[in-house]
Amino acid sequence: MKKRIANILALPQVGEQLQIAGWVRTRRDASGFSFIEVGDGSCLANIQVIADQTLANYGDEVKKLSAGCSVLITGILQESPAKGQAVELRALEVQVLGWADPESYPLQKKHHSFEFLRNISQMRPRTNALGAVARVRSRLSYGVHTFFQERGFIQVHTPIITTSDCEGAGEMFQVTTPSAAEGGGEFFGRPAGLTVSGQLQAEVYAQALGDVYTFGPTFRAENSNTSRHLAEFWMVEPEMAFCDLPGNMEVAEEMLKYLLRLVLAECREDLALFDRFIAKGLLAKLQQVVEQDFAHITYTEAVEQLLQSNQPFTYPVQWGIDLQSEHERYLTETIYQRPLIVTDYPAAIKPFYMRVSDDGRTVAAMDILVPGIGEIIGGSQREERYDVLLARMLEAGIEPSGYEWYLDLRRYGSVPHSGFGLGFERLVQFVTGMANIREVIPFPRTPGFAPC
RNA sequence: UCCCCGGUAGCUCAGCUGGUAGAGCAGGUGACUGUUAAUCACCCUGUCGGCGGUUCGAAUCCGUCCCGGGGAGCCA
Repeated sequence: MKKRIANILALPQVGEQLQIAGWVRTRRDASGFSFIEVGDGSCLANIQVIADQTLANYGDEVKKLSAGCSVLITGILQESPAKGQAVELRALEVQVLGWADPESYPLQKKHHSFEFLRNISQMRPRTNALGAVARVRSRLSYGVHTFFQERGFIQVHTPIITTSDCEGAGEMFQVTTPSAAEGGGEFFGRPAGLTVSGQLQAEVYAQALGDVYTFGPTFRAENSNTSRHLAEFWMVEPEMAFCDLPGNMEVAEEMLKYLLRLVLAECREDLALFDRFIAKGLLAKLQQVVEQDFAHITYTEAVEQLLQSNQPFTYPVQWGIDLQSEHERYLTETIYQRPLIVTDYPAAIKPFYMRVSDDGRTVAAMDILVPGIGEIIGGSQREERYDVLLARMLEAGIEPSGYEWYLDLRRYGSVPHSGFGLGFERLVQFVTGMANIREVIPFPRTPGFAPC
């Protein structure tokens, strides 16, 4: 019976005959037999196969196996007499499915830089670290769905192509066809682009179904070259009707803790790899985040604390400025040393859809900052009052005619509602400790880089 | 996009103030071995990122472009 290595190692049954299919990591020869380490991606660990000279193809094939070859092996699971593994597979048959020329196969049994691996994105998931990232990412993605589904949220597939810009979310990629552009027209009859956020459309469904979420790809045509930005990334955006800012923050904190608890319980082996080689102390840090309450301060308090700190910031602090990276880092990494929720930002620096507070100068916004990453979540209570929303749009120089559909939500049965956006890759970065965001998405797209 | 740093063998890097290149690993061959980043011996490997300039002579100095890294801006 063909089995995944993860399943074999989770519940080893010595004496069982079984079949594995995977890729050779390395081969070591002893007298009369060879050790073949095979991995199949189901887990970090490989299984050690003992292939001896009684195999029909031992001399012709087995002794020529090298890293990257694909094999189908039938054998009997036995206790391993040596240290390093509890069980091993004594091969009865080794079938080579695909060879990998050792002269040109790019992966070696040694450390490779992530920069190098990025240039062979077709091979890099075969490495320990990138394979582990893929498994953790998958588990987190599934966890996002279970978190919301368990709470009765409805998933909404918001459009990838849109004609509405979500203000403050950055530049849009344009979408048209060569023939439409040639004729001076637009395929959709008006300028269209790839979505920068599903929020506005999610609001539509929230005001029909209550609690909804969207989780999909998002695109930003910014010329950003940093370890925290991608031109194509995935975003989790819940939108909740009859929900105010405190309720919004509660869901956000609960969601982050749920997801961390999930991977701490189910991705232990992979996280241990990151803890050991990528970010020392990672497991302790994640555990701490799960156990502590997030710190809460208002923007105004944050400004006061930054002013009192007497730190020589490059950007001087003053009420009304947007908090810079150095400020956010100082708050979450030095003062609080844990996740921090900053609320009630000045209205002037936030988008039109955020709800204006009674003081008239702040909005019901919240950002969650985490050590090492900075902003991981941004959200707000949305402006539900038609007049206020319209005034804010005009103030921001937005032509309301393109947003009649959005204004309709405030004309007909408008309700208080809130939501937030979580940068999924930043979550994966936080959980894995990977320094560069390009390593936590299978095929990163950045300015000048999209090889396949 | 801005600032700083870098680009040398398949990979990771060394190469001082200019004198036309090295190490480890990988790969090949052989030996040895219940091995596990195996060990030992021998062998192979280069448009020194591209273009232009200075110089008798450039991996090394200058200019420029491309690419990467760190930081910043924009944001998630």
